[in-house]
Amino acid sequence: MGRTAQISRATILTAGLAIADEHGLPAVTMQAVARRLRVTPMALYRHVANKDDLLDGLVERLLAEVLPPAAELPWHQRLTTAAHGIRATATRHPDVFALLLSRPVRTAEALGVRESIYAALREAGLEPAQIPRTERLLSTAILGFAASEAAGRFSHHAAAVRDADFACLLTWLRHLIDHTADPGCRR
Amino acid sequence: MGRTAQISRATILTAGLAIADEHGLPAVTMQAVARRLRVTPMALYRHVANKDDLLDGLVERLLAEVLPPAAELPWHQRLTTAAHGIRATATRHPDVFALLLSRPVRTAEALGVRESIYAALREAGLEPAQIPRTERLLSTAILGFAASEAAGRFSHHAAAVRDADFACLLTWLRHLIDHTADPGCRR
DNA sequence: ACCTGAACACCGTTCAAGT
DNA sequence: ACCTGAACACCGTTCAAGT
Repeated sequence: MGRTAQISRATILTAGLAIADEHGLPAVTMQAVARRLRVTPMALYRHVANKDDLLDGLVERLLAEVLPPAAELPWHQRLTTAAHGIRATATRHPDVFALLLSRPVRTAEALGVRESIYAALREAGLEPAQIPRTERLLSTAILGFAASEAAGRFSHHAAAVRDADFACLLTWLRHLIDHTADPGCRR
Repeated sequence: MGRTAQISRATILTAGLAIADEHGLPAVTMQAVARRLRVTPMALYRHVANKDDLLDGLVERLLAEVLPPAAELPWHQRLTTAAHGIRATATRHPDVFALLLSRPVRTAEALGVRESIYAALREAGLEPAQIPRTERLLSTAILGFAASEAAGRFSHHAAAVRDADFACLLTWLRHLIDHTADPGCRR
């Protein structure tokens, strides 16, 4: 009995992510992942339910990469740090990032990111009733930008233009938060 | 010589879109499309270069569905009408809409939509230098929201909440345009 | 417990052949 | 000109078998 396992869920996800980054999502097949691990395709099924489960695991990996920003920073810096982290992850793993938009994720990491945004918006002085909606608007805007850029929808623009666009987006989001927080300002 | 063609690119795309809407994107296989048209899979290759070309065609179909708003409306109504049209298309064809984010499209329809947004922003009084960037911010925000909703990222919220979120997004975008247009306001 | 070999139904795509 | 039949390499997944 070969008691010492040769592969694990972790090594499978690492191999799958590497293949996706190097050769694109279509190249992530059970056979290709197995080949990289020097194992038969059927060996994967002991550690992963099926291919869909493997792809879900890749998305989890991406979310785990986005580290929560340091808690001692002021709220607006925490938000911009998180936004830059998401954008960086998208450019590092463009193919898998596209999956993120089509698969709603419910892992602890994903909920943690959301919770940290809630905390920042609370500090910003938003009414509790406005917080969830504002969080949704912020994250769709950031996710939409990062996904579009990763998919190459802006590839005809120079990197400097895209950087400026992103900075502009963040400024604009900051205005939105301030505007929502300002009690003297009717919406 | 069977001179009268039984199928065409148009009938193939119609069949493919119907399959995607009814059974999801993975169900769109060459064999399934052919079966629906009562034809051999190999017959498709005379009208479509390959499967990738077929998928590109589905995205074109979606863009063609988003009709340009009536030109006599005021600019802000033209923008909100276009936004609602995009959202409606996303909910009608959620699976194919996800493709739109991962495949940059360069058809005449896509360029036409962009041009009409440029025209609206010109009327809104934006400086020419601000127009392309603002257009990019608007469309990523709208596209991001529509894609997230279509993918079910908000499915835990009632439709009324999502409608209100979308209305909120549009108001907010309107603020952004006014703010950018206001010459007395430094950015 | 973990991995393999053989097998199945399905996939995209090609090529030569039919009408 | 348009479609078909036969064929190929590849895919995800199953099951029984090996250690």
